[in-house]
Amino acid sequence: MKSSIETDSKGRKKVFNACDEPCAIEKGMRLIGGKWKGSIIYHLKDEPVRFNDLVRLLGGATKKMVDQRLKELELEGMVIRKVISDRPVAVTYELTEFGRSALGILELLRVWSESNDIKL
Amino acid sequence: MKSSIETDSKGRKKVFNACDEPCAIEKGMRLIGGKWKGSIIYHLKDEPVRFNDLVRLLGGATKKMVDQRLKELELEGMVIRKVISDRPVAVTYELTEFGRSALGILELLRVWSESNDIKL
DNA sequence: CGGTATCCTCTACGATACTG
DNA sequence: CAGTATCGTAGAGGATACCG
Repeated sequence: MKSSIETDSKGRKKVFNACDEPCAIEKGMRLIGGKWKGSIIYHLKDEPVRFNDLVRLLGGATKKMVDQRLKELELEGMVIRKVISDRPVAVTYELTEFGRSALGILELLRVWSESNDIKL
Repeated sequence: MKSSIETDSKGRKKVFNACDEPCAIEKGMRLIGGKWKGSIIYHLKDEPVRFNDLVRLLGGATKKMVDQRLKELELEGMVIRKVISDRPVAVTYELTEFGRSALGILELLRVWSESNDIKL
C-alpha cells in the first residue's frame, strides 16, 4: 500500500493512502457519482441531446450544474460536445464509447434502486 | 412529472422535481455513493469486520467518517452492527441481504474503473 | 440557445483530542 | 477497542441575473 503526505498552506498535513481494490471503487464513484452525473450519462444513452433539453430532462438541476458536470464528463472522455449550428446556436452532447461503457453499471443501479423503496 | 416547492427559513425557494427514471439513479447514488460508502460495503462482502479493522482497511478514512457512514448504512438497512463482547469491547459490522444485493453493482464498478486508467 | 458571472450558504470532510 | 466531542475549512451546490 503506497501512501503520500501533503502539507497545505497552513502547515496542516493530509495523508493520501493508495489502497487498491476499494480505491478503484472510490475512483469509479468520482467518475459516475456526484450529483446529476449518472443521470446525465443515462439520459444520453439513446441519442445526442441538446443542452437545454438536458437541463429540462433532469428537472431540478440548474444550467450551471449541468454545464459543470458536462465539462467534467468531457474531460474524462465520456461525453462529446458537438456544435450543430450557429445562428441559432445549437449544441448537442453525446456519449463516447467510454461513456457508453458505463451504462451497464447505471442500468444495474437504476433497477436495483427501483426494486426496493428506501425512503431517502 | 411531479414537483414540489419548499421555502426555507430565509424565504428562499427550492424546487424539487420528481422525475422518475434518472431519479432512481440519484436515489441509488445516495445509498451507495458518497465518500467511502461503496468501499465499506465492498470490504464487508466476505465476512463481518471489526470497526477499527475497517478504519485501517479503508486507509485514509478517519474513525469519524467510518462511524458516520456505518450509521447511515445501518439506517438504510444495508449493514448490521453486532456487539461480540464487552471487556474488551468488540463490535463487528456485516452486510444484510439488502446490503449484499448491492455488491453486484460495486463489483461491476470496480472492474470498470480498473479496466481503464483515468488519472483522477 | 447555450452558456457565464456573482454571490451566498450549508454541510461534508477532516484533524485532533478525549472517553468509557 | 469503539467510538464521541470540537472545531475548522474548502468547495459543492444553488438562486439569480446577465451576455453573445
